[in-house]
Amino acid sequence: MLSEGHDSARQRTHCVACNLRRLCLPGGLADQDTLAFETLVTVQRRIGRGTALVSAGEPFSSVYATRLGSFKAVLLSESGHEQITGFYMTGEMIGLDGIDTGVHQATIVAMEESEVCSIPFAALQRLAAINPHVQRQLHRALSRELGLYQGVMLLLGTMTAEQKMATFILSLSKRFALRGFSGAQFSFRMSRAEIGSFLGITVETVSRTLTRIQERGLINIRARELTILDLPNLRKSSGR
Amino acid sequence: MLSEGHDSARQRTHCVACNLRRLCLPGGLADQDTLAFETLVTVQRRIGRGTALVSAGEPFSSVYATRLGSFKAVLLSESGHEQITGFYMTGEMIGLDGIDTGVHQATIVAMEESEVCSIPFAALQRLAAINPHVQRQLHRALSRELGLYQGVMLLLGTMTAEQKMATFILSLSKRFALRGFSGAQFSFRMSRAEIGSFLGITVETVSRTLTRIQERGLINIRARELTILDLPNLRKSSGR
DNA sequence: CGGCAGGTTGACGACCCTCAAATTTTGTGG
DNA sequence: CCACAAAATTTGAGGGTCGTCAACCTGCCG
Repeated sequence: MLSEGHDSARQRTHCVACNLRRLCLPGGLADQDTLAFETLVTVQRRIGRGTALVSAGEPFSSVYATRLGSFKAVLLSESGHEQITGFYMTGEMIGLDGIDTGVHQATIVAMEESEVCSIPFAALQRLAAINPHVQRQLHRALSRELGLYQGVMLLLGTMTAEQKMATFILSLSKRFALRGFSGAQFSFRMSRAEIGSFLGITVETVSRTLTRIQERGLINIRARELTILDLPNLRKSSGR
Repeated sequence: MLSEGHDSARQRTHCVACNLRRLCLPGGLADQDTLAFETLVTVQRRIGRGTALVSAGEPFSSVYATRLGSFKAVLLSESGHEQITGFYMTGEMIGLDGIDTGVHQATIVAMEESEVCSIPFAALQRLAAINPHVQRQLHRALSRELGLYQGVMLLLGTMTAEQKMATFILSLSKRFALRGFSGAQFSFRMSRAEIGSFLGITVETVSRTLTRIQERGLINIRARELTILDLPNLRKSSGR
């Protein structure tokens, strides 16, 4: 009996010990509640770069927590134009939009080698019914997504390309910092085209805007490595 | 004992008998569940035209169902620019965005003499915990709002002014039809400026776009009275 | 080393914003 | 019910931002 937990074939989730816990659905829960929650998460899935975790139109049955890597949510308009509605980093919840219709609205694609915890929604609802703290966390997660979307609407509806870009960089910075990485220097995963799709501008405008912000000395960017050089003025550029 | 229910001073809500029921939170619930839900709704508020139902920054305690009239949700960016994130017609739920932070994110203003049913959120959560059908409806309402916002993101991010306008008209049409009004001819409540704010374009562009669509014979519009003349081509103009 | 996706840069034009003024509609008090 | 003021809407002219098209550059991988 020398097992030290290296049994990777049947690796079970242990939310209590997970370093993403405070960012994830069990965030803020007492250990006792977290242990109850943990029983829901029986499946972890690895998703290869460029592979879909869920596809638009698929029946909805689970929500997912990003455990490793990152994802993008893509919406396809009826005219064939596609728009990225969000990027998801570790600890962030995915797939909440399928609850209403029972069908996933967006296609969710891994932007790198990634891993998620599957949380069967029916079971989550049952647990939420008997555990008010879990219920509260679920409602907060849903509401948080609403708040995020509102922010994006503000961005898409009222900002210039440069304000959008600055806002996007600051958002990335904040999220990296929340995860214990540097908020001043990080390497992001999305292509220029993906950034453009998310911000509602073209690739060319993304490129030009980044160049302009760099020439003004606010950032340094090379490929997908970004350093923030002048945070105060970057904030100003974002429109505040 | 001649009472026929005209006791307007203490008019209690009766969701079971409400003609908006199928559009509202208790939509799809059995009579028994609806009666349970009904006990939550003890307060109805009248909101005068231009008056705020809730203001951004206020503590969150209730969600609201539009019983009469219509509302707009306004978000103020840090630069002072404001954007309307949604319009709400009868039966639609308001205020869900405050759950996460406990503070309302948007200011919600009545666009005409309106009335809402207040639903204390803590009580709603308690009922949802013991009644799976109510729980399901709550989750669906939250998720539906997510889906709506995704649609708006698609609109703001990828469409031209004319596509936005056509999409907006079709959305209004559908919602009026759902409420038993004509989808082909209706009078909307929002100003050109409000439409523009929602669609991410200026008042002038709204006006010009409407004129252009009218000149092409797709609609007839006078003040805030709109008639759809050529639905198929209006659909095409919306980008599908 | 060659091919290819991803990224940058340039020229040009369209769409939409800004500013300005005319016109219509709405609201209010007499 | 009318008159007037205020607000909302329309229309016009001009300019700027960003999209389109095209060429070129860079890094990566077989």
